[in-house]
Amino acid sequence: MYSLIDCNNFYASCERVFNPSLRNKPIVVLSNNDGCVIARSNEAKKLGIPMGAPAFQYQSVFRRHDVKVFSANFHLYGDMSHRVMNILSNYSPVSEIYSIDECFLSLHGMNIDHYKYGLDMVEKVIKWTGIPISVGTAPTKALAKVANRIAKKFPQTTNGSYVIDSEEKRIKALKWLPIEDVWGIGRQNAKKLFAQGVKKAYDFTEMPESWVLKHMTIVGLRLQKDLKGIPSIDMETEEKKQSISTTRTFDRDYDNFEDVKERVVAFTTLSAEKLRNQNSLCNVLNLFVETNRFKETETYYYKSIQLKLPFSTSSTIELVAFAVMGLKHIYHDHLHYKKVGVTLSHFVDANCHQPSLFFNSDPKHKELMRVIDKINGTYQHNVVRLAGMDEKTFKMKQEHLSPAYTTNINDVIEVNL
DNA sequence: TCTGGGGTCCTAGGACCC
DNA sequence: TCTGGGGTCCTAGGACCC
Repeated sequence: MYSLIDCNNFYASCERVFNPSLRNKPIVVLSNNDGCVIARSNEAKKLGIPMGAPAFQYQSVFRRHDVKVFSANFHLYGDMSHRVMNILSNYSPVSEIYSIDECFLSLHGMNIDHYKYGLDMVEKVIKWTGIPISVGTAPTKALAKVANRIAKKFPQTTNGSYVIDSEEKRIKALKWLPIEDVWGIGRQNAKKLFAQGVKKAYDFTEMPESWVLKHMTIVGLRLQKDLKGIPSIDMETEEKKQSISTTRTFDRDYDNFEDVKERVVAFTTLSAEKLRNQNSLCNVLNLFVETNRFKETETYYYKSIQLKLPFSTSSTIELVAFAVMGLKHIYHDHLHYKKVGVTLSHFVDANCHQPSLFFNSDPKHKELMRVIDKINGTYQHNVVRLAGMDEKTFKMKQEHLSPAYTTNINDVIEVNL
C-alpha cells in the first residue's frame, strides 16, 4: 500500500500558523511581484477566487470580503515543509517528497491498520507543526491520490484519512471522480477523452489499452494500469534535482544591457548555490530573455540559448562568465525585457566525476566557493557576492510579506524592534 | 498600471553510424 | 525506370505536475 499525504491549502495554512487571528478568515497568497493568486484558504475558495487569478483583477473582491492578502514567503513555506516531511519520514523507510506540500510513503510489508495509521499522521502533524494534512492510502500511487482527494473533500466522515482497500471502494471512488481531476490527466488528454465519451475516472479504466497507448503514450497506459490497481508508477526516491532554475518576472521593464546583466548574474549565482548544495557539477547552462507577452502594443520577443560548457563546474565565477557570454548572444537593444531565467542541467556528482583532458574548472574556485557558502550561510545571505550583482537578490513588489518567523534571525530582530 | 516559478518525463525527427 | 536496411544518440518541444 501507498499513502499520499497532502497539506491542506499549504501556503495559506503556513501564514495561519503564526497568526491565529487569521483562523476562519479568507486568505490568499500571491505569486512573486504580487501577480497571481497561488494559494487560497477554504474561505477564499468559497468566495469564487480562482487559482492563478491576476491579483489586480480581484482587488475589489479582496476589499469587499476583507480577504487577508499575503506576498509569497517561500522561506517560511520551505521551512514548514521541512518540518512536516521530517515527521512523515518516521512513518516509513521509503518516502518520496513529491512537491513542497506532498509526500508519498510506501507502506509495503507493514502490518498496520491503514486508516488509523493515516489518522495518527494527521494528529501528529497538526499538533507538532500546526499544519492540517489529508492522507489517502491505496494499493497504487494513482489510487492513493484519489483516496487523498476523498479524505480532503469529506473531512467530517473521513477525519482526514481514507483508504481504498477493496474493489468496491475502488470502483465507487473512480465512478465519483471526474476524469479531468485525475492525476496525470491534463487539458489535452481530457479533451481527447471527452471526445470518446469518457466522463469519470472509471470510464477511463474501461478504455482499450491499445487506444490509450496510441493516444496517450506509455505514460497514459501506466496511469490506466495504476488506476486499475496494478502498480505501474514507481516511487522516486532520488533526492538530487536533475535541473535547477532561477527565473523571475521583473517589477518593471528593463531596457538596458547592464540592468539585465545584473539580474542574470544574480540568478546564476542563486542557481549555482543550489547546485553546490546538492554536491553536483553542471555541464549545460540554459538562458532565456523575454519581453512582456501581455503588451499588445509591442512585438513579443523570446529567445533562449543553450551553452554546453567545456568542463563540469559549480563555480559561480565560471558559470556567471558563461551566462553573460550567452546573454550577449540573445540580447537585442531597443526592447523592454520583463523576464529572464537561468537553468543549469546535465549534472555529475562532484565527488566522482571524470575531468577533461584539456579544460577544467579552476581548482582554486572549489575552496573559494566553500568559504563563500559558509559565510553566506552563517551570516546574512549574499554578504559575500560577485561585484556584478547588486545587493538585492530579489527586486520585486512584495507589499504583503509576512515575517520570516522561522528562518531569518535578522528579520525577527527587525520585527521585534 | 498590474498577469508566477520550478520541476519531470516522453517522443518525433534529425544526424549520424555501418 | 530503377536509388536499402537497420541501428544509436541527441534534442526541441510538448505534455504533465505542484
